[in-house]
Amino acid sequence: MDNRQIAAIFARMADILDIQGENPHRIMAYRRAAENIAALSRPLEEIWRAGELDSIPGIGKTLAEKIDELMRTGRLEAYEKLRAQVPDGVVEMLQVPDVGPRKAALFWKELGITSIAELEEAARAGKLRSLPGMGVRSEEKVLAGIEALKRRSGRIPLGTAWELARALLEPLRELPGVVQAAPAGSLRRMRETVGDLDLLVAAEDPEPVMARFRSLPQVAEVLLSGTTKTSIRTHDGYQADLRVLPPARWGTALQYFTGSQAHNIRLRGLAQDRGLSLSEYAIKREDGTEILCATEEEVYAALGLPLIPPELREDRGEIEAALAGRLPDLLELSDLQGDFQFHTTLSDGRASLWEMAQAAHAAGLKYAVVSDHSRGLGVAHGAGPEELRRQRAEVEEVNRRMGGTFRVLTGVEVEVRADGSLDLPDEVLAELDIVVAAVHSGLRQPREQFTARAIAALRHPHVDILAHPTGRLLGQREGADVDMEAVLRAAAETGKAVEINAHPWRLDLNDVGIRRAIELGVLLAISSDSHDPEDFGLLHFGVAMARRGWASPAHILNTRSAEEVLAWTRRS
DNA sequence: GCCGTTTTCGGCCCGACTGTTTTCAGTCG
Repeated sequence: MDNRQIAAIFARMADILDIQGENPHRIMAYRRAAENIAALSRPLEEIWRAGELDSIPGIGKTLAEKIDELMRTGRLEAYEKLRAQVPDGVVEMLQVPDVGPRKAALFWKELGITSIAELEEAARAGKLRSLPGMGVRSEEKVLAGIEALKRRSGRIPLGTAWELARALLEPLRELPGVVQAAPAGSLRRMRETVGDLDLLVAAEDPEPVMARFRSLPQVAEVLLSGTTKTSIRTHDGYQADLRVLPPARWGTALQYFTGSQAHNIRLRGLAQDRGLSLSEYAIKREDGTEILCATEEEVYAALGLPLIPPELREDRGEIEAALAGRLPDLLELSDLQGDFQFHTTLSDGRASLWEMAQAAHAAGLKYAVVSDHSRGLGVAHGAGPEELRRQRAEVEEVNRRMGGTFRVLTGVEVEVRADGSLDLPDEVLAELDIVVAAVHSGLRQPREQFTARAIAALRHPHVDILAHPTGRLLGQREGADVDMEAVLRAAAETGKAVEINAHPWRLDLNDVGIRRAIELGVLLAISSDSHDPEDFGLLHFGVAMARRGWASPAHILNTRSAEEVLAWTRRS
């Protein structure tokens, strides 16, 4: 049983208990446990074997016993009992927007509805409106929610959300009276996917801002609109929430709406300990007087904390670290001196080596590794030994023309075959500065086989970096089923680096993997994987993932100079 | 169900918006 499965069981138990109207704090305890387990960087099974379950926040005696039962037997009696009491379809109704535990229970108990399909049928037949607390409007909202659920393609990949937020905020920023405008929520925390957009504007008069927001061309539907909050759905089916607050309250507002919810709950607890109450509007003293915070620094300072960077705000130990004065010295984009992957027209890139080198230099880098695909990746017109030799000559020429201001390092993104071997001869690989090994095919191989392939690549003497270790494409393709713990241990043992692919469709290794890699002493290499001169601008997404994984400059290969990197490749 | 030098019991974050209500429950974040 892996962490995700066990987290899913506890989350499901919370949903069932919620529908049953259980004690909300007991429900919260299950939810919190599920979230903390999902966020663990170590396998839960390892923690269980070591008898250290009580070290996980939110896991007490009872839940530890339940984990023990799951690990030993693969089953959980309490879970099976709960599932027998509430049909799965009733729990699934919670996915419908505006249907919560109370209404799901109402529909089930009063009308015997046990699936979303039955719910839709009942709503169309006008059977919901006569239920207590319901009406025609509520019935319409249920139908609209079901429609939205059908359209919903899941969470928004970070890169898409980033661009959409920029497009929605730009026109608001230009309005008179708007002092600040910024994304908040999981987008500001740079989670790999974003549920919906949280946008924040500081202005004394909210109404003109709300009006402009409602009239933006991207808006398909206004879901709700009040004096402080407006929610819309875009034509692409994404939801965006805009909040407008006075500039003097910007700090509390930005802090609050950045979240995460778990982080904020902890912060409110700290406020209570100090006799304070924290909300998006202000910090309130017990006598009712307000402390206004125009910056987030002031909010954290009032609670006796240094500013915690948004990427860390997940209640994954950052509050304890902040209290102890041990927040990590997080990596910054400006720490990067180089990039470990870009492509040219030799394979599937869209620009020449010269154009790419200039773009990388313009992006502030001092060096970059040209890493065209090897021949094995047919779709990308991969390069063979002869093409790579010719490219080496071209690299020398480009480096000469750059006049010492920038250096291209020779390299390749060599294909790892299904059996774990590489599709270029050793003598070709030996001539290159950097060898990046990548798996692009056979992602559906069984876990053991895929893991063995990745480890074989890491053990190859000429390989320096393992690229995008799961091969996932966010929102399009699941990554391979891989024993990441084993792969990271192999990287640690061989002294090889693992890639953080910065492309917003990949973000692979992800934040949890990065944090574990750092714990195991694995070096990480951030790659833009640029196929176009503009793509070097994507590196900040990779930096964001590294920050979410608590990375400092020392953990990241890119912070070293080209000479230091070359010295590292000559490691024994 | 978790958690704790102010507690091993009694707390557990806070507010907006909507719809069905006449003072509030439900949902969401």
